[in-house]
Amino acid sequence: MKPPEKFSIPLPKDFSFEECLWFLNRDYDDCLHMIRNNEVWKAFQIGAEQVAVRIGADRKNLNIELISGNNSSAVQAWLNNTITEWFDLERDLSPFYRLLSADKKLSYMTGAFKGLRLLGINDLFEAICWSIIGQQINLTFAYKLKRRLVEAYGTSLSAEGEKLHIFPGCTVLAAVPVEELRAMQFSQTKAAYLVGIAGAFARKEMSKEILMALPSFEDRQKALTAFKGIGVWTANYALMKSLRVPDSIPYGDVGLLQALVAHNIMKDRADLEKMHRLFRKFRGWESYLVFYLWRSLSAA
DNA sequence: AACCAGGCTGCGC
DNA sequence: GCGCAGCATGGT
Repeated sequence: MKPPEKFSIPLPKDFSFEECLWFLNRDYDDCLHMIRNNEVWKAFQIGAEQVAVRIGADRKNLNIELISGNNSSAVQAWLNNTITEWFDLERDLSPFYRLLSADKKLSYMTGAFKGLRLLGINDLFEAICWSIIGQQINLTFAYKLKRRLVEAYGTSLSAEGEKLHIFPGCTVLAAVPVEELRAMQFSQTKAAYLVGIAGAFARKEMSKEILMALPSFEDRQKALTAFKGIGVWTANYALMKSLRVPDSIPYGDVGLLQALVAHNIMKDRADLEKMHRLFRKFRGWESYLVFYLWRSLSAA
């Protein structure tokens, strides 16, 4: 017997669906989800299956409706876990808000961005690809490149007249000739990085499981930076978005530096000691601090 | 039209 | 280990 097409996930305190939706729908054109009628629409790959959901919220719950794919209790369990992780629902933000409140220049965030969760990229391969795509180019262009990659090599399914894309698998990307990516305006080096790392995932030399089995943050970072194309910024970004490491700082990030200068925390982008001093006050919440600082870069 | 963008590699010291 | 040039390509 099939479970109903809808189910709910109870919300924790300090959660704002509106803030999360704002992030997912900010100024860029992300091809991997869609916002409509105050709901997020997204397709997922579950093993060999594909499903699509519509996620809305009321005061107490996230409400998930399956709009494509076969329903089963296993699929629902998978979706429950995945969406809980995606929205970071199991984290208690109150310690973070206490730290913010204690900081004169940042305390406004506890009100302005209240309930914003660190939206993740659950799939490690996708997170790494995305951070490589985003290296040293503006985000508008980065989202364009991602769209070209996804439309060329990913899959998609239709639900209620909408086409929902799924990021290409590592096996597919591993077989893509670098020249094809060049033609899509990926740089030579970036194209080679992507195909190279896809190969490592396809051969199971790298995976989320492998990374999580490593004992320390440093070990995980090293395992990632061993690949051509993954430096500290990329590794830490992926660890923050995919493994949800709470104290991962994407050092060198221009957005982060911009935000710190804008808040008068650094006098200029070279004033790194001030940055380190700030992060020292946010031990255990560095990733969230970075995410909120990024949030501050965009107007309401 | 110059300067910038959610960096990385390889080299010289 | 640290600093720095060179890179590659569109956006503003």
